[in-house]
Amino acid sequence: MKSDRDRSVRLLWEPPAEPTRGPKAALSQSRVVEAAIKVADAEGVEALTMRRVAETLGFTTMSLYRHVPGKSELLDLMVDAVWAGTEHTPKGAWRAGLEFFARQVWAMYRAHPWMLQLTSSRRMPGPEAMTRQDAAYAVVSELGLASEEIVAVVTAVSHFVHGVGRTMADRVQAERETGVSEEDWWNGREALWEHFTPDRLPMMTHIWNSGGFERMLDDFEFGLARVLDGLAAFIESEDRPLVRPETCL
Amino acid sequence: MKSDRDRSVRLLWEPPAEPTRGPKAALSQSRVVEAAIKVADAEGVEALTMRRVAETLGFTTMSLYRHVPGKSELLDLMVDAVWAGTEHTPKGAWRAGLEFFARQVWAMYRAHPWMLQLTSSRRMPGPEAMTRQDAAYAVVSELGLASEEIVAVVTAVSHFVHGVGRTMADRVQAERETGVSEEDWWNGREALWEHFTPDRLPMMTHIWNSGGFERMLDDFEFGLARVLDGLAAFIESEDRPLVRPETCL
DNA sequence: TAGAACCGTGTACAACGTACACCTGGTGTA
DNA sequence: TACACCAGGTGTACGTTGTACACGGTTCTA
Repeated sequence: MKSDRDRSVRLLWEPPAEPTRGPKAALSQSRVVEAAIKVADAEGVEALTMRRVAETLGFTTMSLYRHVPGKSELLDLMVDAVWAGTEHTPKGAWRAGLEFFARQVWAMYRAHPWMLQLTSSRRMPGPEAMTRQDAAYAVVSELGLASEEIVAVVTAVSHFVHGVGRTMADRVQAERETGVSEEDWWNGREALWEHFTPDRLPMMTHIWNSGGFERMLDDFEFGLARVLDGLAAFIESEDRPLVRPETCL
Repeated sequence: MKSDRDRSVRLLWEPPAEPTRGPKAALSQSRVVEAAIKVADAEGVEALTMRRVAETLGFTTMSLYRHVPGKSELLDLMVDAVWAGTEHTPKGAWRAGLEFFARQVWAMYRAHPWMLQLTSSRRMPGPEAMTRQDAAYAVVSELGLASEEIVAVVTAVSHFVHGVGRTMADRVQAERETGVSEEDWWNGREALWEHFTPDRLPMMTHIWNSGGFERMLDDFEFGLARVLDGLAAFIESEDRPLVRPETCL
């Protein structure tokens, strides 16, 4: 599971030419990556083993290593392949743009919840991911913000989507593993609810009794609107610290 | 690694009495949990193996299973033990209260980054975590919001802190694993930077050149202020959908 | 046509959680 | 006091993981 990260860079940013010698390859890197994505989609990242990927392709485990240096690099490639399936944020109004970006990322996480489990701060970013990131920066670049503020604004949105996404991904994973829906599972935890008494947890029992856990608002929609409102207040405020070394664009 | 969740409930909410028969136990559940937390703090959750915990305690691996049913339950106990070390949100103004809550959770995540890797939607909540959650709900309960809105407001803050936290936790983990700081590591990725050209990534190179990635704002402080601003706009708005079946308190 | 380059296979190893059988030491009951 | 029983701690063993390594077959180049 060790990984030479510069090898990942070459893998992602400088796809190698096809070899001229040797037998025709029955397998290819893209087929391996696609198969791995399918496995992760259907069975979760914890079921994503080299053996399992090879099995779905009808090859032996070790044959994968002819096309992918190791599992870590395979994960890098999967992540960038999924990013490739998202749309770039179009130029335009900052708020519409950030909302577009957030919804693209959200849709991506919903389609491939395992993406959220593959975010390490050292995972090598690929070109597809980076161009999307660049477009997101671009949409807030004409507001007279300092460049570190541009970064902070986009990052705030990302952190929020990331947070909601993880909760969603955890639920999806748990539902697949147990075969029981979130609601059914928690409803079955009578041994737990016995301890939810008004003296110990007054607010939770009150919210429960008034149905607040049944009529839940959409976490993503509610939160996104609040985050964008908060950013609007920041962007439109006049007393924003004006000590900005340079404005961007 | 399988787990009987009702057993976890009993473990967390109904700590068993000490047995009267048999030899005096040299080990205890709390010692196992404490040792496990120390291992996770120092070496990360990926180094948290039953063998490693036993080793630090000077016992054999299997001795742990006399005090803890399995690894999954040990994780449940670790999580609740860490929550026990945080302060309850005091009653008072909603904004100060939510900020207090966010900072408590943030401090907890900073001290124990592995907590963020143990959040599954089916992980059994313990009494310590739940009373903190209850106090957070309480602080927004006197604003005339519907109970599902109370949940949504607290959840929005949680998602944000969770998102920032994961990024931080990933960085801490990577720094421990590689022994190289985030900054040094990325600075060493020259093979990657070669591909960051203005034609491919115009905004990123511009932000880079104007120092926007060096003078980064504090993600937590910046984002928290925006989220609270956004929630304030929601709470104080007059045209908030008034079709609220019941208000809370 | 010889040889190099490349593809796919099979075997093997260390680390993981933990089931199971075992011995040992202490307590409650007869 | 005798003894049955129960709980604590140990040692062994199994299945699963990623992947190193050696091998044999295939196809293009010199």
